[in-house]
Amino acid sequence: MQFFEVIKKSKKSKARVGILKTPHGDILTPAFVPVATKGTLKTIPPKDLKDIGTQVAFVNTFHLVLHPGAEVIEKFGGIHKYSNLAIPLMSDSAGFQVFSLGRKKKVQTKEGDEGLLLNISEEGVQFRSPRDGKELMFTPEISMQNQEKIGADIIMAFDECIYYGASHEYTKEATERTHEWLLRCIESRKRKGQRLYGIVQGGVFKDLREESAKFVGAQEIDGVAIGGVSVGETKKEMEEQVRWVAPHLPEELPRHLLGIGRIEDIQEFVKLGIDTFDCVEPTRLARNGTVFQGQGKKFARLDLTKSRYLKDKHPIQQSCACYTCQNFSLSFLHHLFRERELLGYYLATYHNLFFFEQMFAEIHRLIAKSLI
RNA sequence: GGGCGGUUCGUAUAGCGGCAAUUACGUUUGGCUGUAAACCAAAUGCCCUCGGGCUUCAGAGGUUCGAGUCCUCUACCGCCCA
Repeated sequence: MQFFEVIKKSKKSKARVGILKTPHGDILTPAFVPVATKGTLKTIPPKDLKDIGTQVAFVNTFHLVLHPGAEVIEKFGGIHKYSNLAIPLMSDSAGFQVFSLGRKKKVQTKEGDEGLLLNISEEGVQFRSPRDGKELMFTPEISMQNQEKIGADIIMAFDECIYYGASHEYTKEATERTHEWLLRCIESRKRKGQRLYGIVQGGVFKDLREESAKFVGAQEIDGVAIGGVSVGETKKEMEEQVRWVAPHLPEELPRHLLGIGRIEDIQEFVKLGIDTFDCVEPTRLARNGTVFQGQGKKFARLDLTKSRYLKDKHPIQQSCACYTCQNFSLSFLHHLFRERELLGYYLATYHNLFFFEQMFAEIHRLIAKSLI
């Protein structure tokens, strides 16, 4: 069975509409991949996903290994059954947590405070559990084993997400390490049926990004993910990085952009031929009280906690067909957030996810008509 | 009538001679891009050239270099004994 098929290409840009075929269903791309780190899309019960239109979600190996453990999930027959998620799933490799937790978080030990990241070597990464301080080891082989036990449809190679500000020298070294790790990921896989994405790094350097794109694209993989973006660089730098990489990726492979994101970013990167995007943006913002409103390039963020909504009888968006907008006023949503009522987090998340799906549906139409 | 205890910045509190004064909540503003995020940060007496200036802890008086803090009286609130 062919994994990815491009069904329409825009004449105006590199944008394309495609289908990703997985054992748990097809994904029409470009697609948004909401983040369900610990096997749950925070606040949203799986039975709602159909109505929202969510096609696929992203789970995290790092968090799931820490709890409940990959073995537990395996015993339950994989993450789909364990979490009762009937949609295609992608799993992250744990590479990002080494970056995001390793650099800023500290843990107390006998020797005093130390970062969670203990060591990165050719072999892999030594890390301290942010849960209990226990020492952990992540290698390409361990990541693959864990991801096979978790059992997502699409898995990510173990990579090193390079911090912003790294020198050319360090970035080169780390990118080459990620390449070596990719080969080991491919080598060590045992399970069939899962699709593996290699990850492009290269930091903020054009030569390294291009080299990485060519290297990763040439391997025996099912898709390519672009990593190491939105790690502190400017918007311009982020865009450049994707621009450098995209032209060097094989046309026939699906392209995932890790960690992006913002509505305006998605609208831009779709034109470079990016097929899938995972990001916490709609779900986290919702839980922090921010909801989206508008259409196309004209959109706004509403902060539901603002007192100006206290007496507002309107829904978030009149034209929105989602459960939240069909049934609840801004005033009530404001009230729920001010009182920290649980329903508020659910309703806001529901709307934001629905909003994103509507936006992607619009993107499909625009690509089909070569309007973007 | 007697005996205690209390009255502090929107609210609830801390404070036991050097204080514009603690903490929590509230309020306001900012932030959130492969989720240790239903979270985090800042501001919250007035003025300000950001160094400082001014006016504050129920009210009035007093002791002291210095009082939210100690003393006296008054007002109000609470509990107990009559």
